[in-house]
Amino acid sequence: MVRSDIIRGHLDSIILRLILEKDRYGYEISQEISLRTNNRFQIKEATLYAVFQRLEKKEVIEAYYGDVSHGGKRKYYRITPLGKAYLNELVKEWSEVKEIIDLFMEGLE
Amino acid sequence: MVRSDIIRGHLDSIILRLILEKDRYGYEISQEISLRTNNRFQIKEATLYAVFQRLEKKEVIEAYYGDVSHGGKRKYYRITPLGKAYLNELVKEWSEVKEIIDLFMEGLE
DNA sequence: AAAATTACTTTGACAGGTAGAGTAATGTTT
DNA sequence: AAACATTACTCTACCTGTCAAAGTAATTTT
Repeated sequence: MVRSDIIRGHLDSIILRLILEKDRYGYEISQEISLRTNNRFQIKEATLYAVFQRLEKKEVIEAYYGDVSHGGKRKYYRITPLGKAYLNELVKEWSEVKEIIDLFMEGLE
Repeated sequence: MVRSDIIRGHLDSIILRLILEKDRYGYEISQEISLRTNNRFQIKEATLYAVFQRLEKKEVIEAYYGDVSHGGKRKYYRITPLGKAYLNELVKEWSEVKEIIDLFMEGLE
């Protein structure tokens, strides 16, 4: 299980990417992250909803209410055009971060 | 210039790696990071000394005073055996973090 | 002698992440 | 039908890592 303070700062990317694929709601995203990472990483509930707030404020995602078929009411999120551009930036940034950190990890693996 | 909150959590690794190569003092490390990354990343002074404090408390580095030949007194740091083991863990962790984040960035580059 | 550079320290603030507790609807078990 | 589990979201108080800003002090350059 990976410490979350090492993933810190990359949650925006992860969540935006999942919402880019299709509109999703919080609980679903949380499940999807656990699934895709084989439980090597799990996002905490409180964190997830904090990220939503941040991203909505930045206008990179938008919310709308969905059905209530399996428990509480679902709040769906869609990515905005601004969000797509933002995600693009984050992807570029990630590849630069990898390069930089790898610079220092070289020869130690 | 890479945002530092995206490097966050990896400073321990970067600094430990530089001290592993040879004993170093703060100012030197700061210069070395700028140099090696071609100024794509610069560690802030306050941050650097905060990292030293954290690492010393964890007993992964030790300090001793050096000469005073070029300005202020230099405080050198050496890595402890515990520090080498710790760095080893961090390197493994980094490769897992890369895998996980790449999982979500796939197909977007 | 003044200014620039080298070198370290401390304080207070901020932002992202989190535990924990709470609310509510639906589905399952007994 | 009552009890329990699951789905789903929200809020508050707190912790930690990073950093701006200001300070101290010695040496080198102008």
